[in-house]
Amino acid sequence: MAVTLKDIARHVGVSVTTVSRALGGYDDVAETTRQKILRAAEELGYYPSVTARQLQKQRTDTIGFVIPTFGPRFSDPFFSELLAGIGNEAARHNFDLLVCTRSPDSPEEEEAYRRLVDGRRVDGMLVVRTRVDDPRLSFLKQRHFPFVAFGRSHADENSPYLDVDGHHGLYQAVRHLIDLGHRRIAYISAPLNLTFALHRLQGYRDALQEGGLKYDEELVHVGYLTEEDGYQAAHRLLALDRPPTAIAVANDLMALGAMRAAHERGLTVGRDVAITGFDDIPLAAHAHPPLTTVRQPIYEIGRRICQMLIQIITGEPLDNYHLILEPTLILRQSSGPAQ
Amino acid sequence: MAVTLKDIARHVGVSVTTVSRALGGYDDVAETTRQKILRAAEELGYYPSVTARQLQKQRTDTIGFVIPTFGPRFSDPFFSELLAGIGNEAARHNFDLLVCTRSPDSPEEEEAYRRLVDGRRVDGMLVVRTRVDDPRLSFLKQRHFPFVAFGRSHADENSPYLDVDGHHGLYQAVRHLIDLGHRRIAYISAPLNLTFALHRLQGYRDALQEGGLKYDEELVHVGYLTEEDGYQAAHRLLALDRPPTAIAVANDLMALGAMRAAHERGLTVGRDVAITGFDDIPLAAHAHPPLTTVRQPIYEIGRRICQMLIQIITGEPLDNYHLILEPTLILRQSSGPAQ
DNA sequence: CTTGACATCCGAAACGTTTTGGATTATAAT
DNA sequence: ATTATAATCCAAAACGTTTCGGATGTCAAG
Repeated sequence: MAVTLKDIARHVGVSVTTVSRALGGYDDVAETTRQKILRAAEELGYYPSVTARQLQKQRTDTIGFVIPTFGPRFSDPFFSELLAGIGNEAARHNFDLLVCTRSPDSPEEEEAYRRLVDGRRVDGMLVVRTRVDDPRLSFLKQRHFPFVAFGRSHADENSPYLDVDGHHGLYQAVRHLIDLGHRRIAYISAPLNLTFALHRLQGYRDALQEGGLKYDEELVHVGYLTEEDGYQAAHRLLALDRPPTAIAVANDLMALGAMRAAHERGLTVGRDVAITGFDDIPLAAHAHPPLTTVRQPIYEIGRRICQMLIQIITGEPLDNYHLILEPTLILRQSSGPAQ
Repeated sequence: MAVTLKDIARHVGVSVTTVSRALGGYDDVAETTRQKILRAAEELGYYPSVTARQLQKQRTDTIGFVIPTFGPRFSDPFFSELLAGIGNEAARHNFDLLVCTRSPDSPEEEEAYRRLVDGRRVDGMLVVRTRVDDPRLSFLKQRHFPFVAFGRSHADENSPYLDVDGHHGLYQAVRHLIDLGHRRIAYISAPLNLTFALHRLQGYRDALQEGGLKYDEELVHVGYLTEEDGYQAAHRLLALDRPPTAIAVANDLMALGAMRAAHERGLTVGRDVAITGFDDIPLAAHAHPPLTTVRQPIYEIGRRICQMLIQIITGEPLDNYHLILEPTLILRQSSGPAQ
């Protein structure tokens, strides 16, 4: 069906080896035959079989990425931006990207890893939303398979990661709320099996403590990072006998949900209640009112972890196996002084 | 490095053929040797090389998907949901998904298609956001390569697509606005090289005409489907001498931007100005106020086009090569009666 | 005229599978 | 005892590349 080296060889009257070497730019083929070969390749419309090459070279020039999706209706602007960063960086290095969508900690997720890694479908894996004691990381480490994680894990001092200092991020946000005079500050957390959730929660607690406020379990709720969960949690928080005057939230999507809940209760966000997010997805700047949030450079993160992985795969030395980025607090109108 | 059939063969003392057939479940291998082989495979940790299989079987069980991204900071909830639909359906059929991110109509996009198709990296392609006279479709048709498009194109009566009736969608939305008493209805369109933009625009025009309103160029602006563009367009529309009392928008993200512009001008959306979107991304229901929009089942669309493509690849008969889904108008609070 | 160097080419093996078309042996039927 | 049949097995080719280690021919230097 498709045109192969053999076809060109037959057409020109030369061996397959010579065709391969002519096309490969080796200098042990005469200029005139090279020309003939190039012309024939052009005429016949030759394009090398990537699969055959992969088999021969024993590498795929492909990186694998399993996106953790919660539920069927999955729509997270965070991931589309991360994916763009990863994809563009991969393309820059002529790497392809193999993507799967699986719900976290499911048998399907494990199966996907087996297939990509053990089936040698990819040269390296990108792991995101690391969990404490993450089975994906143990799997990869056990097989000595190249990977880079976005997010730290339990005992991972010998595996490469890039992470954002969520502790400091949330510390800044809560500190900011305290400076605004808030004394009753709630927190909507991410599920605590995610490592970043622990860091951010601790940042919240440390800021409270330093501000002389005491940690109150009643003021901490957990949501699965969706707008809907943020909405529900905020409703419950604002229905308390002594409701909080400020709510820090573990990500922007839930913060948008929290804002909606506040609106629904007739509160003006930024005046009656302060709300902060985390991520700075594009929508955050465009919320109503614009959302005060902790910015992490999502696109850049995608680019960087992809770059790190490719360096590991190609054997280039990595200047740093552990990167912690500092997030920055972005002040907007959703957080105002306490009444 | 990795364990191969040959390793098992050597270990058990049998030929590679027999190992392959034992593992493949053929019945021409004795039960006792099969057991020995299975045990050895287990012990040695055998997993077949996907690449070698692909080369031999001349298919990849992979489908390709090039996501059109505008600019580096790309973050579209639409695509993450579509991707989930595609990815899950692919997984259900044991297909992998190869994803690229390229800006539309760029040389890089063309290169990606050459690589995936001519390099036989994938068995079929999914094309989204079809354009009038789409070079991607001509490319695929010329090569007789399996593909399914989300969205119609110019002369594509012989190529499979799934589309949503954008004409009727926008017709419903504008009709709804007219019924609410609006007489000056603006429209924020998508770029007109996208086929769906044409359909929706025509739906807008036809609804106007049927309602006895005349089409006014001044009231139609074009945006690149981002929140920011919707924001800008709405600002310009609302700054007109005779501003519209209602704005229909070609997608939800721009509609959210339009809502923000209206708020900024001190208008209450749903009372002072009516706004409708298109898509019904999850965020639409959670906007403030909730967005009246035309719902297209994004996840389901991803699932369906993926399913169609796999049927084409595997040679199963397709009941219908052209599917038009009817979108439904979802009434929420962003659209109220004219003052 | 021989030798060595260089330019140009190619056969064969390898990558890890699957598949084709027998070969060999044991078993049952005549 | 012979023959047909079934049960097991396997060598080799194929998929489309790349690469190793020569082979061949030409030409200039000795």
